[in-house]
Amino acid sequence: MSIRTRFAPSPTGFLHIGGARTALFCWLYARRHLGRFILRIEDTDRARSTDDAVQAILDGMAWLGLDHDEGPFYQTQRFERYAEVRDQLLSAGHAYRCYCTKEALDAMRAEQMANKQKPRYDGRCRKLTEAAGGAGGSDAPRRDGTAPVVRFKTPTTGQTIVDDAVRGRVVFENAELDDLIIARSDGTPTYNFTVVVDDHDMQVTDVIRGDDHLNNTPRQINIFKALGAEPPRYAHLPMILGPDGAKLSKRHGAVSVMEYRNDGFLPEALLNYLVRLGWSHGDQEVFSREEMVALFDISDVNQSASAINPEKLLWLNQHYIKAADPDDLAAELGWHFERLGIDVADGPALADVVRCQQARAKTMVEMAENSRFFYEAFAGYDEKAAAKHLGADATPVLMRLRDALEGLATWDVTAVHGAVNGVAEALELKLGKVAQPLRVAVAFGPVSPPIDQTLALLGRETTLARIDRALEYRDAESVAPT
RNA sequence: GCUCCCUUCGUCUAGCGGCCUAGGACAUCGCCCUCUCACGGCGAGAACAGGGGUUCGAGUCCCCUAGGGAGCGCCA
Repeated sequence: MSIRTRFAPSPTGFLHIGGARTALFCWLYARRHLGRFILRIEDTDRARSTDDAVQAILDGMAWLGLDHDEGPFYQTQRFERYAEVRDQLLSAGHAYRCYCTKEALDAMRAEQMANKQKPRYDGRCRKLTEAAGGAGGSDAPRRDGTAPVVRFKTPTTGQTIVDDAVRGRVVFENAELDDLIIARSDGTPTYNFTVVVDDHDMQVTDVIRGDDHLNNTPRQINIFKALGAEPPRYAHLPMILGPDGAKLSKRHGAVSVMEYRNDGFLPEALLNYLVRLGWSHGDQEVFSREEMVALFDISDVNQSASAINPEKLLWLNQHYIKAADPDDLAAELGWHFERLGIDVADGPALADVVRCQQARAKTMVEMAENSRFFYEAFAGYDEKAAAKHLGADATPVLMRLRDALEGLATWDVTAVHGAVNGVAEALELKLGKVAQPLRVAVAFGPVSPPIDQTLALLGRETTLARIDRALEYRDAESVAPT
């Protein structure tokens, strides 16, 4: 049978980084084995599920390029099917109705806790129905007037074995498990039940999910068995922690995938970072999408939780920025400029800006911020830079530069380079003494791409205007008493 | 409390009994390159949680301890 995996998020928030990693591994495994990748939305908790969250999950996966072959399937649209299987279990004697009230259950749990026991359902209604002939009880209302819930009859003896693809063999004593609720008193199905029905109906061969589900697995396997079905293979992935080793949360900064785009990350960088969290292929650090697919092996997934390392993500992002096609990056840079409210219509071509900034930005946000001087004049100079480079001795340098640049026959990198170096030689100054004042004059701060490239992109008109402006600033400064 | 899982540099990890004087990457710190900022190049420091076994030999296998995590819902 060909491989079928699924990613089954519940739409209660955004697609967060841990979910994205799970989705990636499921996707990788399916692609690697030429199988199918199914997307299933687990929205049975209607109070907490939202359409916005569904959209956020779809957007996040699309941005990362994790395309699904089937779905999205919505559990809320399958209630009839769950009811059907529930009844099947009921009539086969694998499930029974439970008339215990919430209060009674709470009291039972409290008592068990007080006795230092594991809180679990003691099966009192199971004994009831078994004594009555095992019919599973009727739908008669309970003492509190509500309908009964339906519980699954978990085997009371023996063991359930999970042969996990990453954890190895994990053995659970059935006696440790209790009779879980598969249908609530309002008739809606619960998680452990819907998962089994869906994984079965959708013919999922490999369940790859977070290891917070490892403890649920024996319950699910038992339901599979009661249904007379073969359980899928399981692979439980280690958790992803925040940089400080604590559980990942909002206070760790970006947790939602789309926030990473806003912060200037490239999807290939995030994907590459994520694939190396809990998985490795020898010493290799950089993987293209194709390489990941070709090399991914579930048995290379490791078993311990890993902490997110923002610096390494940044490094990968810079790596992918450096390696990217300038024309592709131009579009992304344009998107970020738009977010910053900067109009790029009158400035240099975005792809040209990308070419000279690629090696000097760790994120696209940083690139946009360091490039805004190409498109808009700032209100003032960087204070420290102006004090250092636009002092009294800058005036003759700037005037000389202005003349040389104005007289240039052509305006390109080579010509500008010659002019600037010519001024430095004529004044017997080191290049830095000439380039820095010029840089502050045109870029308003101490940092820019190489000065010749910067001027070439800026154009003669803007360059000369900004030099004039710096000269005026100098005049004003020299009048003002210090 | 009970059940289950985990434990190699600060972090991500390689290691599947001898190749380990424990390798790589990020970060950090030096040096070089240099018109700024970067890129790049070279180099340095930095780890097998602890204790018992098994074995000629253990980071690698077993047990215990400690520490961390997850689950124990009419949440998923």
